[in-house]
Order: sequence, then C-alpha cells, then structure tokens
Amino acid sequence: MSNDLEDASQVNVFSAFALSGLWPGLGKTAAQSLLNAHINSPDDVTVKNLKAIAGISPKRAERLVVSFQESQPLYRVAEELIIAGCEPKAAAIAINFFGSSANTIISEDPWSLLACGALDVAAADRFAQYKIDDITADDSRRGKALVQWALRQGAKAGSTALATTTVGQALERNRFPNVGSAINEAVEEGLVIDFDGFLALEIFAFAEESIAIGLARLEEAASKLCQPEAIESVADGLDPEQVAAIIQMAAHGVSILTGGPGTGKSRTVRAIVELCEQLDLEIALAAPTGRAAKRLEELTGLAAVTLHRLLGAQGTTGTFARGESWPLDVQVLVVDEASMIDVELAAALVSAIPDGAHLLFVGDPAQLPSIGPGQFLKDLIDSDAFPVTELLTLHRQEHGGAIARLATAVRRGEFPAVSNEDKEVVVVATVNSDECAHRVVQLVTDSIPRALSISPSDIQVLTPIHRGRAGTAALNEALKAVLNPGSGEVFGYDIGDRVVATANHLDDGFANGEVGAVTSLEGRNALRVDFGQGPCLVPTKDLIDLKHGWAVTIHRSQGSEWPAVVVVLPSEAGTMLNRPLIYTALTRAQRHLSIVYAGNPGVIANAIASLTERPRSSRLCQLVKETR
DNA sequence: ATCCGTTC
Repeated sequence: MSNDLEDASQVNVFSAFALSGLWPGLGKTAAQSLLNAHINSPDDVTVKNLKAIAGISPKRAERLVVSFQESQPLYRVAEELIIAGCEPKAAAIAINFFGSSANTIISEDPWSLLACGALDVAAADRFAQYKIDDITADDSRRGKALVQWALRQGAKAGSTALATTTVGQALERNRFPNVGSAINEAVEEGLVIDFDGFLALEIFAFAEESIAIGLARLEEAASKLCQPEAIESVADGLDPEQVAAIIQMAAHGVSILTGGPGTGKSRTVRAIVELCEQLDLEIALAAPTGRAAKRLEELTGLAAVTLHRLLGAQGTTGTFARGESWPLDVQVLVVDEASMIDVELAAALVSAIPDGAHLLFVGDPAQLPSIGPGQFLKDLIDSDAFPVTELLTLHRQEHGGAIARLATAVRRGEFPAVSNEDKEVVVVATVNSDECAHRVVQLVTDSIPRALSISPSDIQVLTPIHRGRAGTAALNEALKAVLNPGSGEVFGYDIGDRVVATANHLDDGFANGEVGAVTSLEGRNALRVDFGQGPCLVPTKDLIDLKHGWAVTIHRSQGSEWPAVVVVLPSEAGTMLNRPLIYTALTRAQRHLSIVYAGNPGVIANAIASLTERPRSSRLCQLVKETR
C-alpha cells in the first residue's frame, strides 16, 4: 500500500519535471510522448527505452539520457518543490544562484529560495512549512531572506539601494516582528551591505563602487589628446556648444554630452571620429542596443557595435571576456544612448577601458530610464564630477517648431496649451480607450493625410501598452483592416503590411525596434521587408521576431523618428504615464504630432508633472562625488 | 502581463 503511494508520487514528480521544460533538450511534445510510453521514473530513463519511442532517434535518446543525468542536482531541487506544491521552474533559479549544492542549502534554510528570488513570500512560506514541521513567522532565516527579497524587489523597480526604513516596512508588511535584528543579522552575515541609512545587495553595491573607482581612474590617467587647433580643423559647421563638447572630450578621461533630439549629438560624434582619424587615435563607437549602434554607424560612417558585443558578452551569464585582465584596445570610446545603460553593464564597461583612454557618454537623461537597475547617466550628471555639455540649439527646425517647444516644456515638467494654427501639434480628448482607438484610426487613415498631406505610410502610432482597446494588438488589427486588409498569407503577413522587429538579427540586416514594410512574399515561409535601407530577406527562423508595426509601444519606439506620430495615452496605462514616457513619445515626431488621450485634460499635465511614480534610489551620484 | 535591453 505504502509502496503504491510512493510510486504514485514518484510518477507525479517525474512527469511534472519532464513537462516543466527544465530537462535540457526535452520540449512539451516530446515530454508527453515519454509519459505516454510509460517512462514514469528516473530509472526508466535509459537509451533503450527512449529510442523505442516513435519520433525519438537513437542519437537524441542518448543526448536526453546524458542531459537528464547531468540535471540531477536540478531534479532533486525540483522534486522538493513539486512535492511542496510549488512551481518546479524555481529550481532553475536556485541552481543558478547556489550551484549544485542548492538542495543542501534549501534543506538547511528553506527561505533561501526567497532570498535568491526563486519564490515569492507565500510560496516560500509554503515550502518552509513542508520542510519544517512547525514554522514560526519570526524565524530569523525568514527575516534575513525577507531583507534580501525586499532589495531584489527594489532592483526590479530600478533601485540599486533602499532606505533601511523602506526595507523594514517590507518586513512589517510580511508580519515579521523583529525587523531590527533581521536587518542586523543580514548585514553581519554579509548577505546585504549597509551604508548609513541604506541597504544594498552586494552585486549592486559592488557595481556602483567599481564604476566610481573606475571613472576616477580614467579621469586621473588621461592626458590631453590634442591642441585646440586640431579641434578647429574638424569644427566646420559646428555650433559653439558642440565644439565645447569636443574640447572637453579631448581634455578629460570622462565626459558627457547631452541634449534632446535634433540638437546635433550625432553630428558632434561625427566630428570626433574625424578628429581621431586625423590624430591617428584608436576610436571605438558603441551603444546599448543594436538599433542605436546601427544608427550611430550610419551617421558617422564608422563601425559601431552593441556594448555587449564590444565587451565580449558570454551568453546571458552577465560575464564578459573584456575587463581589467583584457582591456579594450581603444584610446577614445564614444557610447551613445547612455540613458539606457544600467549599473552592471556600466561597471563591466568601465573595467574594460585602459588607463589613458578617453570615454564620452552621449545621451538624453530625459528619456526612459534603463531597464536594469540604477540611474547611471543621471547620477553621473548630478555628481558634477565630470564635464557635461548640454546641447540646446535645435538644428532640425525647418517647420513651425511647435513640437520642439512642447518637448522643451515637457522636459521641464510643464504641459502648455497648444496653439492649433499650423496643426503641427494636435491634442484630441476622448472619454475612454474605445473612443481613443476609433480616433486613432480616423487620424491615421483620414484626417492627417487629408489635412496635412502626410501619407499613412509616414504616420506611426505609439501607445504605452500591448493589451486593451488602445494597445498595440487591437490598434494593429484595426489599422490593418483599413490600410491593408488581407488573409496574412505568410506567418500572418501580407505584402504592404507594416512590421516591427522584436529582436536583433544584425546578420540578416535588421535590428530590434526597426519598423519596415513587407515588399514581397518569398515562397510560403519567408518575407522581404524594407526597414528603410532597401528590402532585406527575413528568413523563416526570424519570422517569430516580427510583429505588426502600425502601432508600437513607446518603449520600442525609443531611438526612432517618423514624419508624423500619433501618441495614444489610454487610462489603462495608469501609473506608467509619466514625464520620461511622454517626452520619449512626443520627441519621435518630426513634422506632426497628434496626442489622443482618455479622461480630463489634467491627466496629461499630472503625468508630465510627475517625474515618475516610484523614484529610483541609487548611491552612484554620492559615490562618484566621494571618489573623484 | 502595464513596459523594456543584451548573446549564441
């Protein structure tokens, strides 16, 4: 009887593991075939048994047996999780974090699954209950794990450090009674780092400290690259601010160039490239995204790469081939779109730059913050430790300038009344997102083409969200129905459809975020798409990384511009509506901007007034000040 | 699942 029960639970554990996706090389379909063939326990996993299954070749059977054997530490953790009624996927995070001894670690301290971010508080308590007969809410292991969990949550929201009081409140919300002693123990055991009044996870504390030390090293080691006369020879056509930026770059190991769109940041970088060529200096160009790198390359005529490529990223492990022990071979490095750099990437970058090299960060701190934690560019600027040149003169103002005036006001947190004379900026109020969607389609397919003679192919719709009536999915469906109806012959696309890339395929000629139009169908399984530099072949393997692109998210639009832009601000976007988001959206427009929103006019003004719902907290600004 | 980058 008891044997039957054990067998049954073993079958459940094994099948849950097989179906979880944790077994390398085994997908959902193949997992089901295994179970159908009564492969029910680890002992059944033999080459003989597996190759007997239809659809599994002898070679694959061998590979699956080997990968199963190699996954034993993972299996043991997953087994515990499954029996405890938790998601087996958490096992992968635990193994990543603790290595092959994870099972021992979680047995001694079940809440270590909370500390490493594998489980949430409720699931971790459930797991602890299974491991320990009578858990108590004040178990010190629970308290220490909650401290780390709170900091991990903070990092997800962009903070590299949290005020100790904020961490304490998180513990109180989770009914932990002895907040002070939990924090003290976490600090004493080196699980988190304490800086008067703030707490941080070691990775972020280390990243910010090494950035500060590394930047101070570069500033200290640098000498002047050239005399002012050399700069004059490349300064033709530049405004005084742009020349000042080059002088600062040449004089300092670390400098910063900021400014909104159209102020000539790229033009300045082009002059820096020329200067380096004249002086025979080794210069490299890089950016955090593939598209930004591609654009930098087009605008300067010099090869540019992603920071990950430049540093020799090793998969998603977060480690890089380049670093202190194998620095980059550069004398000048220019990094564009620096607002998108998080502290971990910045630390890796700075460590890989040799003494004496000059590092220039180019970016617009008013745009959306980095996905990863920290506020690298903003902290660098606020520290006042390195020269910052802000470009203010608009060189792209052949039209009325209403968009530029609005952008400048929004940058300051203001939402002025828009004069409607030349229709460069139009604001449309609606009652809900249904009406938003309706008005968007009307603007793109009728009003803007008719009133302003701008073709729908030059109009881009931007929205904060994917879902909902005014999200990308619904808007693309509605726009396709009017602009290019069809059955979606290849992978859902027809000739004439607008598409957006959602991943880098630089070898195939396009980058994440690029918007293009389908120019031809290539058989049943491939497309030709013009992303702006002539049609390029999108092979079958890349089709999964395309979506319809008449409407794209504001996040994905970062770095692109269009003749006309329709920005949708539906109420579903909620607290996402803030200054950096709206600023990023409206600065994508070159000649015309329509803003369609739901609710009362105060909605936009409030959103612009609020810098962000939850401000990020970080230590880099202070650290840079102290270290300079 | 409010949004989003990086690689082989």
